[in-house]
Amino acid sequence: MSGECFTPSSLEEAGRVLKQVLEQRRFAAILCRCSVNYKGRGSSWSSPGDRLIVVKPSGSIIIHGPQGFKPENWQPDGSTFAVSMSEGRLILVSMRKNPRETLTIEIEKVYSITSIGNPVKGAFYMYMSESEIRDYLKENPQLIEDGLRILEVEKPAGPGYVDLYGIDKNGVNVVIELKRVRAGEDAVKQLLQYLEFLKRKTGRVRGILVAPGFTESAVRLAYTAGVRLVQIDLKSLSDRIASSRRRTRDLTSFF
Amino acid sequence: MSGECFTPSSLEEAGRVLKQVLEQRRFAAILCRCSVNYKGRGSSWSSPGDRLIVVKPSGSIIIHGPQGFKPENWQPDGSTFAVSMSEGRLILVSMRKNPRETLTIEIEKVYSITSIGNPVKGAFYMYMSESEIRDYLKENPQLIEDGLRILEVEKPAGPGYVDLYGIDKNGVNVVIELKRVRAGEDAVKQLLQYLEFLKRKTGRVRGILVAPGFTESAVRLAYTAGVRLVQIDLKSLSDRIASSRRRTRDLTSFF
DNA sequence: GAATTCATCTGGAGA
DNA sequence: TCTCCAGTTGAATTC
Repeated sequence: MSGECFTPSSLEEAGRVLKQVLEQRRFAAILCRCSVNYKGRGSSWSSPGDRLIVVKPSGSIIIHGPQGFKPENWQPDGSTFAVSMSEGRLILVSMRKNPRETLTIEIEKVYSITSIGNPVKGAFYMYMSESEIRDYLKENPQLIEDGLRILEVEKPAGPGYVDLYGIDKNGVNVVIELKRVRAGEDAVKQLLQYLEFLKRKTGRVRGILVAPGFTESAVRLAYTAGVRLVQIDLKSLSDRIASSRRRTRDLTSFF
Repeated sequence: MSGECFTPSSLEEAGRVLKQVLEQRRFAAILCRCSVNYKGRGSSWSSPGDRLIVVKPSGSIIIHGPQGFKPENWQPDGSTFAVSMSEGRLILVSMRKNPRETLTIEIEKVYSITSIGNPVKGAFYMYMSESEIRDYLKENPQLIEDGLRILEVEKPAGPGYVDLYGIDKNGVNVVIELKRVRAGEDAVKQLLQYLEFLKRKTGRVRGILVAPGFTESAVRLAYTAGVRLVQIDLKSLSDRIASSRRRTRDLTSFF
């Protein structure tokens, strides 16, 4: 379906268009002067200003002010809408239960409403997530340490889960904690918790923290606690993963 | 300045308008069919689909697909833009340094471009954050327990910080963990960690978990571990805070 | 600048 | 539903 763009001459007219847009569950953007009131888990209030209201077919609403990456207010997928006029203002209310939250938008002036019906949803892929790195390291443990063998992924360990669990060339159990970003003291503490828990269960265990970088305090704590730090280069790993992905694809297209 | 709404008849025309919008740093929404490529801390790729691109005067860009509250891709305030044509496609590139990240949008078709120049930024206030609740409970400890006195806020305790620290009517030290949302097992575990740490330092310590609700497993763990659970009603607390805020304002306006 | 914690966190996987 | 954890997390506060 094609897109539509509308510049209303009155608030009443804008209200009619807005109602249609919401009923037909169109993907829409409303540029307007409004103030917003939110009450639910928190509460917020904003004074009149120019904002962009995004309404999605899935039932979410997002309100952006002229700056910042984050929206000022929002309501997630599955919210319900109601449009009304009150005291010369166009009122858009969005409600959600569980938790019960209400978003009330008081619109003074609508600059434009643009929308599209039945929007085509494009595919979206994210690469180099922690799980992707983890799965690659599981198949290529020598990148972490020579002679290392991985036995388990996401092994439960008391308070949480161990990213990788294996055994080193000397037969000692190894707990591996993986971070996609520079690791701080907290990552070492987390690893130490797992180690303490597993020590009581399986006896001797070593810890390895794998990350692209480490904070000073992380290095210090790791040293005193006997945790080994292994630095990985994300870029070269990304290249390796990409080429292994290509290889796999070649194989499947071959057979 | 007034808003503008534009339905381009060709990609070239759309490109010219887009360039103007970006140069004039207007607050704009572009409804279009596009695919997006991101490379930086992570990398993502998306196939052609209908998306809404939001551009802000502050230099951020946000790309929304037809569902979900979160944007598919984005770039925060302070990014730079470049518009070009290539192989019959309109290309919008957004760059950011530190970290170096690039967002490339390949536009097939523009449904509409709506924008406003010099948007009015409305004020925004958020109430009832965890810190606001914490500060109110610090001044009104009887809401947690009779005879309780608060001695410290955000007291360091090994792995993290204790929300409130005080002494009960029997002279026993008390650690209070506060959650603004329904508390689960993890909140009790966190409190137990603080308790273990402080027990070694100060001797006898009790724990109180304050939250609007508790999960079944949280209740079970709290019972076996001897942690007291105190339920607070966020709504009544919100009203109390609001009225105390009003009282303070009345005082300042009086003197 | 680095480090730490909160968020109306959201979202997803798993039990 | 609850638990756990990643996130291009962002944003604020503290040091």
